Amino acid sequence: MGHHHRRASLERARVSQAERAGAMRARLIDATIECVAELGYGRMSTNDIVRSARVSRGALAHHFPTKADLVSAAAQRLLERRVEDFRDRFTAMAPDRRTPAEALSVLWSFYDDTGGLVLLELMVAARHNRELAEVMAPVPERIAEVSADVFAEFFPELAGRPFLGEALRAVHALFSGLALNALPDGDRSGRGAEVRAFLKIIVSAMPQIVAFDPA
Amino acid sequence: MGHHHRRASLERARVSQAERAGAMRARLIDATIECVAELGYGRMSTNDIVRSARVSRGALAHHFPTKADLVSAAAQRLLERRVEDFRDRFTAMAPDRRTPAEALSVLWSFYDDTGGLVLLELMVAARHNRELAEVMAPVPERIAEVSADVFAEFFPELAGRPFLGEALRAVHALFSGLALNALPDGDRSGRGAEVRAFLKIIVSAMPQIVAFDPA
DNA sequence: AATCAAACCGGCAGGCTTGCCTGTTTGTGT
DNA sequence: ACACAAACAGGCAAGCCTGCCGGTTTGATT
Repeated sequence: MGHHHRRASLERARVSQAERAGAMRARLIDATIECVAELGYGRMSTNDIVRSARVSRGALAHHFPTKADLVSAAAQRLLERRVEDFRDRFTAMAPDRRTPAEALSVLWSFYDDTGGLVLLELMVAARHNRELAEVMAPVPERIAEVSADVFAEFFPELAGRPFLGEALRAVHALFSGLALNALPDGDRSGRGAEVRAFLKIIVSAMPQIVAFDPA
Repeated sequence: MGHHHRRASLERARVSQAERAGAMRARLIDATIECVAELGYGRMSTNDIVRSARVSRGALAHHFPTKADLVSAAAQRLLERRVEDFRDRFTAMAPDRRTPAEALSVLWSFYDDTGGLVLLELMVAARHNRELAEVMAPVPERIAEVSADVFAEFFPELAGRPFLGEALRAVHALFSGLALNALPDGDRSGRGAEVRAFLKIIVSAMPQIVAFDPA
């Protein structure tokens, strides 16, 4: 046989420590997000996470000494991923469908999906988790910011308007609330149609809003 | 001494069973709401509740066999109380301050306070608690309904408008979302002022909204 | 007065959770 | 080749939570 510290006949690729650690952290973080989505923050245990990630308990402890560390990291990661997807899905829109109404519709799809759900749970959970709170506190601001950027880029006629940012902060709040309202009944009562109706109204009132003069 | 089954010299008033049971249930429910507010739904245990209510564990088990029963009852009670307070605080407004803007401001105060917080937690918790979900599902509808009634009563010029209900459903969602956003940082960043700014915008856009024509 | 049922008490058992701890493998520097 | 540190495995202990149970008090019934 070859020398012991190097390849045997059927060896697995030699992986650097940084890679191993990174992959492990990623698996744990992804599993955490998945567990929050499926079980909810409150019912999710570290056992559920290691089971879902198919990882040992020790690995978890090694990379994330405490549960709060893990959840905070997961929240951070989710937010980043979300911001990326955000821009991607906007820029992926067919040019001829790039109306404000369509843009808002795309924006809404981010509140309707699993990630939005997880974000909701984490916002509430943050109230009793200082570490998590520090991650979640800037979220509304950040999202409004990013969407305002994208809107300004796609609809130059809105670019300069001072109240665009405020309007999109309001839209974020509105969508969060709508998602929240849909939680108990899992959107059985055709909330989608209602939201689309709201979108029309918002769009129709948008000129009024971005032109708003506080004086 | 008098007969054993009736008054001694320093007796406590004889209380009917229905009264006792009712009082006990009320204490437990109130303690539950308080605990959700202080500890959050996830961290609240039945032990916390009986401690807060200064009641024995057995009493809890007797009146609410399972934790879900108790929480559902608490949610129900909170909603009822909230609807009452709602109408009260509206009708208590000085007649000369009865503007839509002020009305919305009063409405907002219900999302800003402890009860609103608890409702938020329960909405999220309802996702994994069928019993609670059945209580929480109608909440948004109910609140929008009540506020629409009050608005129609106070501002007759809005009464007939078909989109008043929709608008107030949207307002409910918006306020819920704003309250949610304030959770992580406990409203350190002067969210109150922001909300007041939003209110002005909403009011200015309101005519546009209630007059909205989907055609 | 005697009987019954509801209200209430306090503790126990089983299960689960988290953080830690010891041991083993794998990569890295010399 | 060797020594060292990081990565990983799996189990253990202390603590808590929930639901239940037998026993006691108190109101209702006849």
